[in-house]
Amino acid sequence: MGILRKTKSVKLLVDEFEKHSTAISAITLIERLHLKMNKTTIYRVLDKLEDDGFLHSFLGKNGHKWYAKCSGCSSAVHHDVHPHFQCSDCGKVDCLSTDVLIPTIPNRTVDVSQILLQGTCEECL
Amino acid sequence: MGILRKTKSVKLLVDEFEKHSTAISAITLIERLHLKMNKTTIYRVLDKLEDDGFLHSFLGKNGHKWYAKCSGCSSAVHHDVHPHFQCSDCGKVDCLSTDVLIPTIPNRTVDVSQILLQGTCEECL
DNA sequence: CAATTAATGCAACTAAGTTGCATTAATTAA
DNA sequence: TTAATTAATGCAACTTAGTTGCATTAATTG
Repeated sequence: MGILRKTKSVKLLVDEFEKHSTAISAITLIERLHLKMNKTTIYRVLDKLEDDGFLHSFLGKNGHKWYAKCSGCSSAVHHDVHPHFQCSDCGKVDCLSTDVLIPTIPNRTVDVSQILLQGTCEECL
Repeated sequence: MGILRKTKSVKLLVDEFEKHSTAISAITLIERLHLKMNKTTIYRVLDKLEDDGFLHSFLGKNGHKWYAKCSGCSSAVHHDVHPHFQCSDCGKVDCLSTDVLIPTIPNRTVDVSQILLQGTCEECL
């Protein structure tokens, strides 16, 4: 079940993703918004925004949760099978539109792929 | 700094990786060996075995740490840029020898790539 | 505007992984 | 073989991302 009511918390979180184009970690959102809303609420709203297809989530280099705006996703289908790039220097994460070809693996079906590339971003080079 | 002394703990952990060919999570190793050694020791020995190039580590679907035997790695160079496959059904993880071509990303350098494919393994199909 | 119930805040919890420190045991040199 | 050295271990306490239960608040609906 996704979001049913347009609350202050929902608006605050949606705003964060509207004004930044990069991905944002749950931890960063807690740092930014902890005076305005509880961390439990942050986790719960993020979860619902993902259900709604507004955000997609993935794990960064430490296994921590990151979220980014979806483009072309719905609650039915998540087209979030794109790689993410995390800068080892500044920690920033971007969604990459570049396609990575997943080879077919013998005797196995592949449903999801998590691809995290790490290196140095444009600004840190 | 890697391993200097061949202790009972080192032998127990090396044995686990010698007798299984799949990857093993730190959590699983703690479950299996907690009567024989402390979890702190398990984490520390795994860390050293990785330094030595005997194991490589990566994150599974929940962001938990997994380890697998390296083939052709040394403490100097880790040739562990291969994808891993985790079965969504039984949770088992395998190293894939299949190469995944990482495209060059404009204005960025890529040093490391974490690729985790999820689906159903041969036995669970 | 009142009733309904989704959403929130709070405190307490869970669990993976880490740290500090006293103790133990593998190694080395005598 | 033994004593000295110090790497490795065990233990307890800690850190921190994320979760849960429950009482309270506030968005929506009629």
